[in-house]
Amino acid sequence: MTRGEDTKLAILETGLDAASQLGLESVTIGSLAGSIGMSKSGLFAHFQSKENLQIEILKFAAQDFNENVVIPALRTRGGIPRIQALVRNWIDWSAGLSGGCIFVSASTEFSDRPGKVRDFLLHQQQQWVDCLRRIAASAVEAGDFRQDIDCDQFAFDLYSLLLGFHYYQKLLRDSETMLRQQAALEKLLADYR
Amino acid sequence: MTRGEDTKLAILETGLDAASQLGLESVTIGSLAGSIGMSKSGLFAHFQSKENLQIEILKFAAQDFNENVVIPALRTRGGIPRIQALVRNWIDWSAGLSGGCIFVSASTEFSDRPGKVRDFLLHQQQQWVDCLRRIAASAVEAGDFRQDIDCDQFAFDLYSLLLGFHYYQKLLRDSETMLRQQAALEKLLADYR
DNA sequence: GACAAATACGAACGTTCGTTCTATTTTGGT
DNA sequence: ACCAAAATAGAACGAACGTTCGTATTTGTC
Repeated sequence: MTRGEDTKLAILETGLDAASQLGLESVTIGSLAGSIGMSKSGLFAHFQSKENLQIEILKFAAQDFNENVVIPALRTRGGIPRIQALVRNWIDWSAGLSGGCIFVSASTEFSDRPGKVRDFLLHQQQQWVDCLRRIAASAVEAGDFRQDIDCDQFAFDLYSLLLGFHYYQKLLRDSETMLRQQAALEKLLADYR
Repeated sequence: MTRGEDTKLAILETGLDAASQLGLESVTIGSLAGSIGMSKSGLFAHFQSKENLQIEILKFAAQDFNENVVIPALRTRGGIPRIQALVRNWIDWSAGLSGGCIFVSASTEFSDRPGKVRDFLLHQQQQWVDCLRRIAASAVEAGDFRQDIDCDQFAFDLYSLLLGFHYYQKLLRDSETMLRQQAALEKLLADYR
């Protein structure tokens, strides 16, 4: 890896964490350069606009998300164990960012701002919901879920639960959030069994 | 009502709707003044800082929320009908804002920014979760829910559902979101019955 | 209708933002 | 060791931000 790629990676890592806390728009090129220890123009040269920086942060996050959340879950046997693995991975991955899952924060921030950032977020989140849908279908195939369930409804139910977890964790900082989520997940799985 | 109070109300109404879409920080004093049809300094004089403007927008929203969501629900008989009224009111109220429920958007934006805005949001959201908890307790009293339920867990479950609705509506703009929410609510109520 | 108070305006301030430009340093291949 | 290329720095820009200030306009009261 060249030196340029090395610094770029450091920028994306630091930028991702900052964006999860304060939002993509609040991650200033100057402040990000400062916390990396380089100049504004030096950082700027790696991207050609702030919009590009935001998109590259999200692409970096999406790749990391797929590698550490989705793919490991798909290696778990289909059915309830895979769902549990996916949820566990999602929570662990979110805990790795100071501000929780970047896609939740960024989507809230950009859903009403037309542009390439929103386009990417929309596409990534549609993929994620589709992932939840397919994971429900695989649970039907595995015999863990009933045959007559609505997989889209399951995706909604499960993502709602994760959003609740994200919200409780981020704003309310409720210490019992993890238990709440576990209890809700077990009820959810029981409903579809 | 004096003329000053009249313009202030118009500012808060317009500002609230804009903030629900773009976030509280992105509602610029200049842009807000422009869409009201007055000068920057004229608008600024009503508040003494941007932080005050943000807080007053949230207080205005909180009052409107209580009047149109919470209080009407409390006038419905305790139990499942009250819960259904609360959910219906919440959705209707959110639909009245271009960007959906301001408290969800603003909380995501400010949960990691210490200051009076976050303090107010935290307090308002704790009250809201408490409202959900008490509404579950009243359902127990009314005999609609089992005696051994965990009211805090119900608050988490129900708010998660609303957050899922908010998210699906805002980013994914899924046309079937309403049906998903209704199905999830019915399952939730059945679980606690 | 006069007059004090409330309300709004316009211009300007200092700061910060993203971005551009030129110069300098550092890197890796020969 | 040399040299083109890659990477970084520093200074500066125009625009937009929140905020201040002095002035003009509008309001309600006597």
